[in-house]
Amino acid sequence: MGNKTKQVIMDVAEALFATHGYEGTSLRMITQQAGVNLAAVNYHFGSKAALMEAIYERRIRPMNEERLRRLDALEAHHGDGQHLPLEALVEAFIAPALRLSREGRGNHFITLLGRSYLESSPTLHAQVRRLFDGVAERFRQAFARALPELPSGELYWRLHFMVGVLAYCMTGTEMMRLIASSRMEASDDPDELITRLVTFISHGLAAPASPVVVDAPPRRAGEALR
Amino acid sequence: MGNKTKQVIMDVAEALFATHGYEGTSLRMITQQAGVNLAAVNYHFGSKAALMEAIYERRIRPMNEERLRRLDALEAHHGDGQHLPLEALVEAFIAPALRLSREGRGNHFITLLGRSYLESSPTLHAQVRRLFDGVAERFRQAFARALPELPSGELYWRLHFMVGVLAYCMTGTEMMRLIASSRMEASDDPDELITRLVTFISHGLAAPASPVVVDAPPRRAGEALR
DNA sequence: GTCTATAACTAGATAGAC
DNA sequence: GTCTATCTAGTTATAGAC
Repeated sequence: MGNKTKQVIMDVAEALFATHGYEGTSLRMITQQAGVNLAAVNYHFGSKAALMEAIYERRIRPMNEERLRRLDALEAHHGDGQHLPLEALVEAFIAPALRLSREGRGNHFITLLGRSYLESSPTLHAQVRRLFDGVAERFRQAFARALPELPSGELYWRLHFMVGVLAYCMTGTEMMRLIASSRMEASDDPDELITRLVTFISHGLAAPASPVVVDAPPRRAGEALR
Repeated sequence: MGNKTKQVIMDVAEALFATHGYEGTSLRMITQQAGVNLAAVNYHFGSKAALMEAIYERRIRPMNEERLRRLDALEAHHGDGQHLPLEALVEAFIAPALRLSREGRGNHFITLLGRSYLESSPTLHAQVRRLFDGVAERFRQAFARALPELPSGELYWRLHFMVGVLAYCMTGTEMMRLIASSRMEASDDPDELITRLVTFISHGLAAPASPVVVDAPPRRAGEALR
């Protein structure tokens, strides 16, 4: 029954690490809530740190595999040296991530992932980064093809901005209630969020590269910005 | 010398909390690095938790005061019932935050703030939220005036997206190196980042409200999205 | 206000019976 | 594989001398 014990330990630890942080979660909390013995974590994973690693790998790898599948499909459908449709590209990048964050068990992990960006542990950081490296480069090249007129320095920053909104939306709940407290339309539909996000990000990515005039006249929504 | 001791404790604790997290930072680490006695934290602040509270208040209040000063100036310069220029409004919201994150001592605090969004402590969360409530409502109304054609439900989401990019850019360094590793143009100029961000966010905010066509033909950067 | 000393407790890890 | 018992080392907080 070793495999099942590993499973339940990872499930419980994922939720606890997300809620209380790595340092704030004790092996005693984990093993108690998982209904296993205190020594089980060290037996199955070797240490508390190795348990953390296993948790990251379990979620991130499938997410990035889906991103690459979608990108492959896009590139197969459009010519090889040709432009790619921007909105579809954005969606290929963000949809697997957002769906992970709304999945049954995955929503705890997203908080954990957001937390990991702020941790200083070099070990953890290196491991998380390694899990993203291949996907990042493939998508960077694809976006460069979708926005051929944009200087690469500008594209670089805007892709960061895209990752930023995405990361924020993935962490979800708590953070998103800060700015406009009571106006939330209770919509748990991930597809609706994806549509809104694709619109926002695509228009941000496709903005002209030149600096913006700060004192512009009022404009209507949908009107192109100069 | 009580005031100076409080000061140095807060400075050191801010950096340590940001780097190692609240639970990951011990009073021993703080007092050792601050060159004060172990008992000093409990004497001056009452507890570890109260020290944390004091650290938040010290940074957030001035930042939001500056946001409101800028908004007041904008509203004074433009008519009361009239539209506000979108880019200037975005800048009024993000510039004080980004400048705080690049200030001498402030850059540690930003990581700490980002971390707090992921913490589950209801006490801390309530306190942080209270510090933002007034600013949030004032800006929400201002953005509604700047984008009068945008349905309020759509505006709500896009303001969240804005906060998301901002929060991400404030946490800075670590997170931003994930997607495009070696292409970073080493630019520590906050004004340049602000300009780029204002462009990205303004175009995202001003996008048409209708859903996006996913399979669109390629476009040039700067061309309006349909 | 600042210090030392210590109380009261919890942490991760492991040895060894079953 | 799973258990109990325990080790070592860390934590917050406080009492009381100066």
